Amino acid sequence: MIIIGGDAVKNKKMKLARVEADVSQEKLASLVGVTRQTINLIEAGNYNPSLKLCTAICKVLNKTLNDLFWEE
Amino acid sequence: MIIIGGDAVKNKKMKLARVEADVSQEKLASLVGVTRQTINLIEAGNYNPSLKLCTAICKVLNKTLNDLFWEE
DNA sequence: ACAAAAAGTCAATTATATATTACATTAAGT
DNA sequence: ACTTAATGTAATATATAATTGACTTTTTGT
Repeated sequence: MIIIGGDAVKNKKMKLARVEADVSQEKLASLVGVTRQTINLIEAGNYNPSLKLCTAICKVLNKTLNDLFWEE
Repeated sequence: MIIIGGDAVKNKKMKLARVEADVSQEKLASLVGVTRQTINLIEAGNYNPSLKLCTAICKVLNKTLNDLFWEE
């Protein structure tokens, strides 16, 4: 069974893209130059990352801002 | 003569969208709940706004994140 | 069942986005 | 030329994003 975004996960798009790219939170973190906790917090929601960080994450995961961070 | 983005302006897309929407920096600022200076700094570049603020600006100007904040 | 890796989370600190106040400059209207 | 609105900046203060370190829980593989 695979469940993504059961309860606490709020940025499902980003988590999905990361899992699809087969990269761990820790690896993504090091690739974009932040801490694992920061990635974790972004995926868990309750967070307001900077544009620079959002952009870096998008580029690593081959997505755009709209793909991962635009709602509606 | 009309010039947008002569030298200091780095986020030309955002400034253009704002001018096209015929809204001043001050009005945009109040609409998204920040200070005029913050809007000014974002347009001038050298700035790393939060995702929340970027999103708010986009919605006020009827644009998406990619429209205003995505490069290439 | 066990071990290892990945993920979730907390408290305390540091870095930085944003606010505040204030002043100078440029554009627009009369 | 004058007046006013809009814009460009700067210094200091405050709120919060992000770090650090540590610990617990969940997944994954053997």
